[in-house]
Amino acid sequence: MTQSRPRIVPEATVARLAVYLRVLAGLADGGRSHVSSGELAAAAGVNPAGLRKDLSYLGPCGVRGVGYSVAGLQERLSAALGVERSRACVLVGMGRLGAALADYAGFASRGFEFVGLLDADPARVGDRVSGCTVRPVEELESVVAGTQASIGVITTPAEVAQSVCDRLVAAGVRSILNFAPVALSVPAGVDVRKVDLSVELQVLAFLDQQRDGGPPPVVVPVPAGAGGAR
Amino acid sequence: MTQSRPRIVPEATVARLAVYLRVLAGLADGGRSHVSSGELAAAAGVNPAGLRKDLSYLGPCGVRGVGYSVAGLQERLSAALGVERSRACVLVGMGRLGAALADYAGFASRGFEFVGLLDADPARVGDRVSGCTVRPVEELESVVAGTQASIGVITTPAEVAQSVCDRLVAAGVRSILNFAPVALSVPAGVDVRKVDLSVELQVLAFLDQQRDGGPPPVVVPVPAGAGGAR
DNA sequence: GCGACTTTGTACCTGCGTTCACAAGCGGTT
DNA sequence: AACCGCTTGTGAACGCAGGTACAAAGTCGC
Ligand SMILES: NC(=O)c1ccc[n+]([C@@H]2O[C@H](COP(=O)([O-])OP(=O)(O)OC[C@H]3O[C@@H](n4cnc5c(N)ncnc54)[C@H](O)[C@@H]3O)[C@@H](O)[C@H]2O)c1
Ligand SMILES: NC(=O)c1ccc[n+]([C@@H]2O[C@H](COP(=O)([O-])OP(=O)(O)OC[C@H]3O[C@@H](n4cnc5c(N)ncnc54)[C@H](O)[C@@H]3O)[C@@H](O)[C@H]2O)c1
Repeated sequence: MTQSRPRIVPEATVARLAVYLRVLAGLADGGRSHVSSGELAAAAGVNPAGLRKDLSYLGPCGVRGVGYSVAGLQERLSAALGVERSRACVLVGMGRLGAALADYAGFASRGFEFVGLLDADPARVGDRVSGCTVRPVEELESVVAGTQASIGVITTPAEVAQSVCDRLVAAGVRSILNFAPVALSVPAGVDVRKVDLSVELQVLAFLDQQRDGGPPPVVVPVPAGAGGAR
Repeated sequence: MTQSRPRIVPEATVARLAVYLRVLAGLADGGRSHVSSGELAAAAGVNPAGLRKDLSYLGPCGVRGVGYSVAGLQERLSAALGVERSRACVLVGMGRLGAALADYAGFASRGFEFVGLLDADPARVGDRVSGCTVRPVEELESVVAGTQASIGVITTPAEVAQSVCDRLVAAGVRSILNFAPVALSVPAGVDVRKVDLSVELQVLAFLDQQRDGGPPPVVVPVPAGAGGAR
């Protein structure tokens, strides 16, 4: 047995690793060969020490006094995130949001390929989106089986999201990205991530309202450094 | 001095409050007058005790032995989240994603109204999307000023996101929802929330890969209750 | 070849979020 | 009118994530 997985990586760290990987791609395009944690952290909008701690979960991958090798870090992060081999994805619900996602070049360039697009509306079936033909939702099981898709994306109306999810899971999909505003129930061993855009707006509205009512007429309650990014 | 703000609400709680509010809307449509924390928590996909703690930040708003009044909670949550008065939003970058967002009925029904749609592409200018005309990005400042928009949504390519952000902030927008894959720098007092869909997929890919490499040939390492939602 | 500087990697600490568990309060019932 | 069961609200403990500070280590300059 290899000792390759002595440390477990927190999920919050995994999300940031993906951000670092994207920033590294930009640096590589710019011809850079090395980066310091400070520079990388600034570009990613995080604390330098936190970035180093994130990277340390993968074992030592930098050189003290010099920084990190851009190419080396890219390879290390790609391996850790499982982006080495590209992942097959199926998308159910080719509405406005689903069409935007399926047609987005940023996914393919990061190793995510949509191998199945499904919709219940006969008017949508047959459309070609970025090299893939929309197929009737009845073929969900056969498409998943035939493509060995590992990720399912749900962009259907909320009412049918659970049933679509159940069918995806039954067909063998163990990772689901859900855009419908419902909490999906899945058996153990299946991972669901939910993107809820209404919630994002409402959090902003809350912060806005709190900001107006919050700070009394004191000067400015912000001691931290200028121009922070988030 | 009023004692109306003795408690501060954690941001993670605020996000869940928005979910509760949506679930309540569904219950109200179903004619329900009261709910227990257990039922609400199941529908929202969270822990019942956590839900009660979340609600307790707003002060006591339930009746012991009975549960929560659906209508009462809706009102309480709407007030806390600042959804009483509808919020004016401007969206910059009417591409595929921007068009899907601007045309989404779920925002308007929750009090978020797009009062300004902006794009740099002359071919897009003049399009009408859900009752609003796309205008050239040069008019950004006048649109923000004229509509008193409080929330800015950025769906432009990553390269121009920072400059668009700067113009929004300069025009008076203090809440920004960013879909471009870059970390935005903003002055203190401005809130930014970032939605990064590539990261969501990469986290799923990581979990998938970890799942395959993680559990050795033991039976099933999952003792917890069945059918958890997330 | 040696010293000093730079940058990583990590140990410690602080604060937040989540969960468990229990006491307080209200309605319904007899 | 008093009891009983149900549900809320909250106190305390736990675990985790983030930030600070420092020591190890390697390189560059002399
Ligand atoms: N568009 C947005 O900006 C936005 C924002 C937040 C959330 N959402 C959520 O994303 C989901 C999709 O939104 P949208 O705007 O694209 O809606 P949409 O109506 O444009 O698209 C939904 C698509 O799902 C298809 N569909 C319906 N039932 C189906 C089934 N059983 N199997 C397969 N396909 C089915 C429809 O034919 C349609 O093409 C909704 O749940 C919505 O709440 C969308
Ligand atoms: N579509 C997706 O599924 C998806 C997923 C993840 C992230 N994103 C991100 O969202 C953003 C938009 O994605 P998209 O697929 O809609 O791209 P798109 O190219 O379809 O749309 C971009 C729009 O922005 C406009 N634009 C360009 N420069 C502008 C400027 N300076 N001012 C105003 N408008 C300008 C363009 O004219 C175009 O209409 C990108 O940053 C992308 O990385 C999109």
